[in-house]
Amino acid sequence: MLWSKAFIPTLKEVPAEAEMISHQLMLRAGLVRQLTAGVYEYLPLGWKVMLKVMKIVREEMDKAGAQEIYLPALCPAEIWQESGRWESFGDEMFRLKDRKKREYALCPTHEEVITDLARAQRFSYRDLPQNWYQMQVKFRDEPRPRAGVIRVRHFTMKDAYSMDRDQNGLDQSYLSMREAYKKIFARCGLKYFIVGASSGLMGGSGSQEFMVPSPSGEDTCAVCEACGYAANIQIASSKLQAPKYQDLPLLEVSTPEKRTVEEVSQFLKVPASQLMKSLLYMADGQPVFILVRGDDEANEDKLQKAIGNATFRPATPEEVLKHTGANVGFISPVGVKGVRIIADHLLKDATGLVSGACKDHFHYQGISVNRDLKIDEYADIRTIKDGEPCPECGKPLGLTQAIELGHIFKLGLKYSQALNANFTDEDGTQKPLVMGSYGIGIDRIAACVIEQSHDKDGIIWPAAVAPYQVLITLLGDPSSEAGRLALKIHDDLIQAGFDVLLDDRPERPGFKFKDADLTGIPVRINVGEKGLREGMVEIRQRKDGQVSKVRPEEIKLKLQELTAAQIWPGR
RNA sequence: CGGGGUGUGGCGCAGUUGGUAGCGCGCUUGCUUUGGGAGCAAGAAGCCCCCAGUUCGAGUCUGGGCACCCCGACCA
Repeated sequence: MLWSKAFIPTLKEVPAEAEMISHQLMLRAGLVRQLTAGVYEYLPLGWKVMLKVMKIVREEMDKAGAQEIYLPALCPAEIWQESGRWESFGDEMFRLKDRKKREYALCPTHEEVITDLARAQRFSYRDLPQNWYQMQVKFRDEPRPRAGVIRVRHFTMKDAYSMDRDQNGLDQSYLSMREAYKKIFARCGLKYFIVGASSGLMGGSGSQEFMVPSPSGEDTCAVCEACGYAANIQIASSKLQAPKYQDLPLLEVSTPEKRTVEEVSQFLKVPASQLMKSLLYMADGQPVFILVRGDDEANEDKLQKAIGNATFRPATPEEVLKHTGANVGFISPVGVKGVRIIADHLLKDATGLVSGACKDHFHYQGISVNRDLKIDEYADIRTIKDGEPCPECGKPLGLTQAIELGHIFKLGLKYSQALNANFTDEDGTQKPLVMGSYGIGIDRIAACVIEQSHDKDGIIWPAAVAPYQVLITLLGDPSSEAGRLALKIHDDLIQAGFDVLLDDRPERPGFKFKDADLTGIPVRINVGEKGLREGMVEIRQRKDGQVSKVRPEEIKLKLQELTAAQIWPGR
């Protein structure tokens, strides 16, 4: 490819809207352009990177025995209604009507479509397992797109779905996907880690996420350096012990205008951990008290699990008043009848606590959980904090921000039961397929590679996902001796199977060098009069600036030498 | 959805007490230059986000909308 003919709109200045480095560099290097909030156009260089990533994903998925398919993005509402996600996906899902007023979704994921496809097939156990994948656009109406290509409303995902005969089969399918994912991320040159995760809207029995550490990551993960425990904060637990307080008789005290934990603990001169935070939630229309220690935060992902399948939300101030007789800031389950109570494990057997008196401007002191309350169940519903003891080994946990690149789920029977996707087992009975679902954000891989591999001058592509492997920078006129040589090298290298870009633009050397560094192509060959006087060209590596001078006929050899040290796209 | 910010040539920005728009980069042409974003000269390019209002006159003031960005809420 000749740069003079290419559409690579590099930018000298940083566009105002870009905050994250990967976002800035993707714009400046001419990889992408934004069309509207959360919707990006991939320009030639950016799309080449996407194709490289997809090639790696495809190779590893195929090696793992998965089969590539291609499903529609447009999908009738009915199958989403069957699974129940027409409701539960909520505003996150783009919806539209056709001319006959029939309802459709633009798919945010494809479990329903896959399950529908699988049920029509009426599999025998002999056909299982199956694993189908696709790389395709997904739509999500994100409330707030951000961070360039990281959180968007229109993105490319690799999603795979396994169908097995039983749990054991699912475990194996899941493991093989996990291994494939490790290879994919390693080949992309990414440093990543795996955490236990919440299944959220997807449902199912277990899931893990592939994470890339980044200060701008949207997920928080707890990681134990000592034993390797790693979990998304959504599910992370710890061995933290609650402090004990003296058991005292129940006492109502006046706490005028003291509503928050901070206000009450200061006013009564007790530590926040001695308070009991009483939160009222509504689960399927019924009130539920959620109790955690005053210095803890309730964790909604854990709450969802504790509450069960119900849809739940914090109660409104009006509902709080209705069910407790007091306003927010002065409530607790003490003395309230007929409301389900879920308490955090750390409150078990606790005594001497402070919480609301269900009377405005009053709190109780000396609450004893066993004496004054009837707790319906104890569960882990608190969010852990940095430095708490690891649940496995007791060493301190560290919290890290991270970007989610991949998520693998054991779905189990959720979709096959809902949509009646059965197979005939050996004994002739109909059984639901045991399913798994496995996603990778392709756009995010590209962004995360840049996030992890750049310097002040621009991107430093790992060879495996670089848009071009070699950039020839011509210093001089195309009609000069150097120009003819540069073109010959370009043609020869393409012949030899390299992906080559020749910068033949009539620009000054400095200008071209800056663009070369910005776009981050791993190897640059400088061809100019200066070198040619000694009969040499320069080969320079983007990652460390290392330069070697070689004769033109030695270029291929030198590139192969560099090749051996890196992973080049296979051919 | 709450809070904050910004909308002015392709990009980054300035625009005073209201008087009809400017700078840098980029782009075009010419000359000179040519190993880390060159110099000079001449050009082209703007419904000043939209709609109403105030005013003799609005990029600027008032009201209402919209878009985009950031923080939070939310989020396979």
